[in-house]
Amino acid sequence: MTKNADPTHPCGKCAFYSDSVWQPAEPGSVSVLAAGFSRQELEVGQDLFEQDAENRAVYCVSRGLIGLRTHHSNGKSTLLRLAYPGEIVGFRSFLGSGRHQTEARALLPSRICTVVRRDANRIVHDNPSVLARLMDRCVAEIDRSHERIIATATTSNKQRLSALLLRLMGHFGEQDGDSFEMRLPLSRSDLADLIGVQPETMSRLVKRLQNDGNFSFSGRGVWITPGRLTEEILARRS
Amino acid sequence: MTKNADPTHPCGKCAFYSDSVWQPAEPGSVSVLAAGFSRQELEVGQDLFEQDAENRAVYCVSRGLIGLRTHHSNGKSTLLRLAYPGEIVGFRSFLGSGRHQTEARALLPSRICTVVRRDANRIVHDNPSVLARLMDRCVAEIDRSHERIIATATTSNKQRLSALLLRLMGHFGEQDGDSFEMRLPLSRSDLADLIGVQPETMSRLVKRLQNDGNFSFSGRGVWITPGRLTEEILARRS
DNA sequence: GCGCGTCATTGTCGATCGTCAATTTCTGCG
DNA sequence: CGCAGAAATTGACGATCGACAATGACGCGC
Repeated sequence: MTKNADPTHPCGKCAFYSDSVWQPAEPGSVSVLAAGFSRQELEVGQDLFEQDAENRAVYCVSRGLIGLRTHHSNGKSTLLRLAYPGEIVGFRSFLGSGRHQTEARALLPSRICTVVRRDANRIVHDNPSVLARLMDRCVAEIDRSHERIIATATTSNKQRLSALLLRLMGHFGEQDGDSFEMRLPLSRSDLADLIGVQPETMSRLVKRLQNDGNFSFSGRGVWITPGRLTEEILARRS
Repeated sequence: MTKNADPTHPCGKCAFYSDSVWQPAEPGSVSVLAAGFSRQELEVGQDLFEQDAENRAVYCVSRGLIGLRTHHSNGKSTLLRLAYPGEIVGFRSFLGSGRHQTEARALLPSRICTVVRRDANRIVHDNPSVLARLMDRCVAEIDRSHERIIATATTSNKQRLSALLLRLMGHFGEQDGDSFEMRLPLSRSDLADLIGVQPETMSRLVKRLQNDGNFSFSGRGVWITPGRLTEEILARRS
């Protein structure tokens, strides 16, 4: 086991985790946590996999934040999804036969629990419950996309940005007395992608949100909230 | 076998179909097409299942058009997805454990191939390839949602409406000399839902599209295209 | 410390959208 | 045939957005 690792759990919150799958490896083994599981640490900006690459494994975000981005043929790109701790990445191309349709890159220092494709196939074969969990995740992704489609059509950009910031704050914000603060791991363009607007519009949205008084942004990437929305954030902490 | 049914195929284009699954039933049996398969016909407006109902089966659209609609708590509703012939409906709540999150209603007279839940479980258990196909479908739904999210953010409403109409025309349009025509099975509100705008905006979009000369709408629900986009439509015919 | 490139902001403009409301058209039914 | 209700259209308005361009701030390497 790796030093300081939780002996009862290979990679923190992990949708792949199953009692029947995971047994503690013998002491001394470092990267292989259990049969089929390995762990890796990613620096900010490091790729987990590239777009169009063949699927080699299924990944679970143990710590940090992974951004899924698709590059279009015209040279532009869109940040499609954020994978928070506990979420699975790469299941789309694992379940469907194929290549990654997105690039996965660490937006924060991240710990990833990896199950290479062959092991994943074996695990899934031996443990139907793991497959069920994978499919649940797949279904959840559909639900999430549908919610996003509905939200795009029915709520204002300001509301959607507000919701996104609160979600991020729930995961990565640090409480400081009555308020929260965090380093925003996303550029303005990234934020713009996630709610479906142009970067310039995002700048203006940020300003308007700040004028409303619920958020305050200082410099690039760093921002603070006065206590108004504290309860909202705490409610998002699980 | 049912009279006039294609003996080589239980329900026309059907993603559930598999050589190893389907054997012709004995002559005389009407609704049961093969082990686990049955068929039903839906009139326009008839429900395949209701929102919040428990999943009882997986369905495949053999003919016609099914609309998936979610009702929100505020009394409004949104048409989320159109299921064209060959597509599977109900897989979300079948794979995930749960209830339907949408209502499924026939928008055209439709033929549905039904596999009740227990049979579907057995079929999936005996035929991993069928499960694989189901998961493929699930993954495809994710892809489609992602495309829609990207399209909403990057293309104009006019473009998206145009694309939607061409898709419908490819499925249901009837060629008339150099042009196509069809009875539009969707109300203006439905169209508005599908591209994420308000009904009033849809009215204006329709008018603008008509002024551009590629489409012409007559009365409610009926519309015709002059030959300009004929090739586009033919390309969509598979 | 300087320069360069990227990112962010700001300004301006026209186009489009959402909303409210009024009007017209359509459809089903008696 | 006429009526009533729903759907569709149209008008008007303010708010917002996307596009383009210019400016400003920041980070990074030399």
